[in-house]
Amino acid sequence: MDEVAAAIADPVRRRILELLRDRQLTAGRIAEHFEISRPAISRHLRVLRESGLVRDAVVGRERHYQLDPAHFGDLIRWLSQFDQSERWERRFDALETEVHRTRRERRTGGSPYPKERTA
Amino acid sequence: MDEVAAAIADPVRRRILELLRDRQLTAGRIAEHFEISRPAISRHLRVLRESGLVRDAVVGRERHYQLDPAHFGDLIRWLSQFDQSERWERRFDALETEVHRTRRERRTGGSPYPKERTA
DNA sequence: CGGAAGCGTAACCGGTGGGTTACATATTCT
DNA sequence: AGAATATGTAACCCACCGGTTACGCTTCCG
Repeated sequence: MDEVAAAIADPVRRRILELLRDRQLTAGRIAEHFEISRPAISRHLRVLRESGLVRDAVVGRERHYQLDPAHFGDLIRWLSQFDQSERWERRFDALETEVHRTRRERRTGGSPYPKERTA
Repeated sequence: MDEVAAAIADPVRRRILELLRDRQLTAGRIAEHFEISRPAISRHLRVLRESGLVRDAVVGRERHYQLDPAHFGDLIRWLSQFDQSERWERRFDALETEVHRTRRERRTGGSPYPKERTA
C-alpha cells in the first residue's frame, strides 16, 4: 500500500489514472496528453505498474495500459477509517431507522405516520 | 488535494495519522513513538497541518494535535471513481430510493408500482 | 531486407524531501 | 529571577525523484 500512496502522490500519475479511467490507452496515446518527454511518461507508467494500479498488455509493438481497480481498495479503506464524519454513517443510520419503522408499522397494521391517521 | 496526497505518501506521516485516529496527542507524545529526532517529527506535523489533515491547539507550552476528518473526503472520493467494486455508492442509492418509494406508497395507499395506478 | 514506428532503459543532472545538530522562543517550576 | 521543559525554526547534507538526451530492442511495412 506504500507503493500505491507514493504512486498517487505525483500529479502526472494522477492524470494518467484519470485518462485510463474509462478507456484503454497505449503508452503513446497517453504521452500525447502531456508536454513532458516520452521516457518520462514511460517511467511514470512503470511506477504505476509496479504499484499494481495499472496493468499492461503487449500488442505487437504497442503496450496497452488499463486500470487494475482492485488495488485502489486498500488505500480507500485505510483513508476511510479517519473519515467517520463522512455522511455514510448518517445516511446508513437514517435508512436503517426508516426500514425498522416501516417494519414496525406493517406488524402493528398502523399507518406510516401514527399521529396523522387513526383508522 | 495535491497536498493531501503528498502528505499521505510518507509512512511516518501515515503512522502519525493512525496515532491520532481516536485520541488527541501532544507533539512530544507523538514523537515518543518514533526513533527519529523531534525536529523531524515537528516538520512532519507541519506538513500534515498545512495539508489540513490535522489541526493543533496551543495549550501552555504544549501543542495538542488532532485529526481534521473533513479533508480526507476529497481524496477518498477521487480514489473511489476508479474502484468499481467500491461502487456500492450506486447500490446504496438504489436501496435508499427503493425504501423511500415503499414508504411513500404505503402512506398514500397506492400500489407498489406507479404504472399499475388504480385511479 | 532495411527503414520507420513504438517503447523501454541507461546515464546524467538539478531540485526537493527528509534526516540531523544547533539554536530560538515561550511556558512552567522552584 | 533562573533553570528546566516543550516545541518550532534554521542551516546543512545526502538520497531519491523527476526531467532530459542518447541508445537499444521489437515489430510493422515498403
